[in-house]
Amino acid sequence: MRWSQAFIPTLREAPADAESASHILLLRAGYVRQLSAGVYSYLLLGQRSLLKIIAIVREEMDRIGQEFYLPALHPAELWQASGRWTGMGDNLFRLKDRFQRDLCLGMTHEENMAAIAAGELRSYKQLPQIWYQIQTKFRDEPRPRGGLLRVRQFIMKDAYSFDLDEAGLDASYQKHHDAYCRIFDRCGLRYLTVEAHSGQMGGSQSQEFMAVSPAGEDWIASCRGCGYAANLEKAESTPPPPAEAEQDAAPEAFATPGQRTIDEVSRFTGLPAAKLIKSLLYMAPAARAGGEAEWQPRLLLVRGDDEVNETKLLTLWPEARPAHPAEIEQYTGAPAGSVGPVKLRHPAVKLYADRALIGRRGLVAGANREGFHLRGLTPGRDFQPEWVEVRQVRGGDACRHCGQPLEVQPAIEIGHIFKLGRKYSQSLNVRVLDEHGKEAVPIMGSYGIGMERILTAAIEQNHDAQGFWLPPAIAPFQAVVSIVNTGEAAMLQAGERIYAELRRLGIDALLDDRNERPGVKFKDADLIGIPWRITVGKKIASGEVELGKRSRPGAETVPADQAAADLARRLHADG
RNA sequence: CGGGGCGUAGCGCAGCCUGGUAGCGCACCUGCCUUGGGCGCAGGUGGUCGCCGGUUCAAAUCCGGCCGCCCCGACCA
Repeated sequence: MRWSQAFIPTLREAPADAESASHILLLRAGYVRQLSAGVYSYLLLGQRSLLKIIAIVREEMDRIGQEFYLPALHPAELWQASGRWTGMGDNLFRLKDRFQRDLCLGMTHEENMAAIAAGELRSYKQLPQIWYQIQTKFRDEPRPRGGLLRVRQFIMKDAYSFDLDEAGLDASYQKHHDAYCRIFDRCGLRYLTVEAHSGQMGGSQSQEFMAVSPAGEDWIASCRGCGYAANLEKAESTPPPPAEAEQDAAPEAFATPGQRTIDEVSRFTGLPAAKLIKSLLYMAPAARAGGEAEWQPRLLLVRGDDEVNETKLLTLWPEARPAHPAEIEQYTGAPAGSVGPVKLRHPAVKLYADRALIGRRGLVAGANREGFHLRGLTPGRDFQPEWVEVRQVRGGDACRHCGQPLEVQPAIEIGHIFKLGRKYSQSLNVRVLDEHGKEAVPIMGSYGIGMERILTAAIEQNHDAQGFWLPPAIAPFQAVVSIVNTGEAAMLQAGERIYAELRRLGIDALLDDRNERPGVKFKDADLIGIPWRITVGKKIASGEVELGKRSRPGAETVPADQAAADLARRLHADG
């Protein structure tokens, strides 16, 4: 394509409302324009890049499954069948048709796919099935952000597997895992596969594909020693032991007037936060014989310098909430800040403690009396908690599997694979006859990749002050041919020749034939994400041009008539 | 939804406190000039000052309401 004919609206300055590198650069490079919060138009470059990403995803998915195309517009009944019409809450875009019938825009397609399966699958002989689509998804995000990172409309590859039994599901899951690795490898991303929290989707196993980036919204813990990696929502570790040996001592109350937070008590007592116990009262629903839920007070103890991970907590105690101030007084006898595990006012309070407190001695906690704390506390001797795992893993914690220190870093979720179970096949009535002629409910898996997130992550991982460079496989053009001065016949002709040769070799090239000053062309070329550049300048007098890789400074001089073939070889060799 | 910020030309911003002529840089158009890192000179085009209402002789500016966008948090397969 000729730049003089192309619509590539580059911006010299960053738009005021863009913050992250990818957001700024997508706008500056003319890839996208924003229509409203979390809704973007993809222009020439953005669309070309996404089409290349989609092509890779399609190729790899076709190796393991079959492509469908399902509606984005769904009747409410479909979502009511699975319970997600109400369960999904405000994240689901809802609308009404002219007859006031309820509809929604699909955010995923488990129901839709299961409905097709329910209507058509009859026999175990038809299994396994892997069905996928590449479709626009809609989510009414409470806060869209970061350019294309979290949006309300985006393109997703979503796949669904149907198997007769767990072993079949394991195989389908593994196929997706392998396909995803091939996809992200081909897209040139630096990523990790991590154990993930299954969330409301339920299911037995799930993994996320995470592109490491400071712009990421998720945090992952990973171990260089053994390869263990997990989302912080699920990660486990062994915290470093306390610095000094701890002594047994008898519990003893002491006054701590006005000292409420861990920080305050730590400063007041001169003890490190690790010697304190943080005591948090939660209310959690416990099933009762009558079916009615009973709200139970539960005191959760964690190390003073630890944080509770909300996701872990809610996995342990679904629907639990922090107790209100009145409840805290009622059950413990003290306001928040003086609460502890010993001498609780109300016998109904159940005690739980994070495993990081196992084996600790001589600790300090609230005395359940306003303005007083207890020292000399030893878990297991002075109180008997049930041990749980709720603390947030921190960088430097020891790996559970090999003891090496864990690294904690932010990452962008680019893919997620799930063993779903039978929730959707059950509720949408998917039934097949097994080999014994008995009715069986197939077991499902669900697997997603966010197309825009691949582009976003690639930019976040490959940029500098001047712009960015995409891996050639997903760049809108693999190379740009910059003609320094189109007014010079020799340069113009050489540029045209190289451009034609590149096209003949099957290389997507952009010919910068604009009547602009060299500085403008170079700045633009550096900005817009094209990985290779051939510069046709004054060296053409001796039959030479320059070949430069955007990710590296500098360029080398090559014979003009070799330049295209040279580039083709390099693209083939190392991208 | 809570906290913070912003809304003035296509983009980036000043002007608002202290009411009275809407301004700067870039971009864009014309001409000349220039061609290895966003040239130079000259002349131009372009703005319902987010919207509605109020105060006032007079509102970008003061007051009230609303809308939109961004950031932090909450939320989030």
